[in-house]
Amino acid sequence: MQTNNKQNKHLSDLSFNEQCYLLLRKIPKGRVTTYKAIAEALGTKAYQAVGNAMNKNPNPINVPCHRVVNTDGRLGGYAFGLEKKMALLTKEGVVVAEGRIVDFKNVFFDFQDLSD
DNA sequence: GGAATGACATTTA
DNA sequence: CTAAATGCCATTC
Repeated sequence: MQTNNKQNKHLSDLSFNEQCYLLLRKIPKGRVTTYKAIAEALGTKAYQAVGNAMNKNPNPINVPCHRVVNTDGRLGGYAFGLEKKMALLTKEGVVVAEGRIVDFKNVFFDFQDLSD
């Protein structure tokens, strides 16, 4: 690859992390998804890679990265601070207790729901 | 081109 | 149920 070319943005060829952001934007308020769901939605198993993309968090304002949690229903982590993430989710209407989401399945947003 | 990292997931003890 | 170990994939140094 070129030594230094970070600005190489091919609109027709979105990077893995770019696609993750697109999916996050589809997530409605009060709903949460998992890293696994995103990875699977992209046709891969890069669960950790998805979280990695969030950690870079190039645009936390356009992407609700706080709506992404672990499959266990736990918050996982947050670049701005786990406390902030929990606060945001709570404000969105998601109930969080003991560090995990209550009725996780109820607030879980499945991307497959969009295909229909 | 290769090693190291990470906001994960799954299995086994 | 909790803890540890292993696997997996993409990005970054």
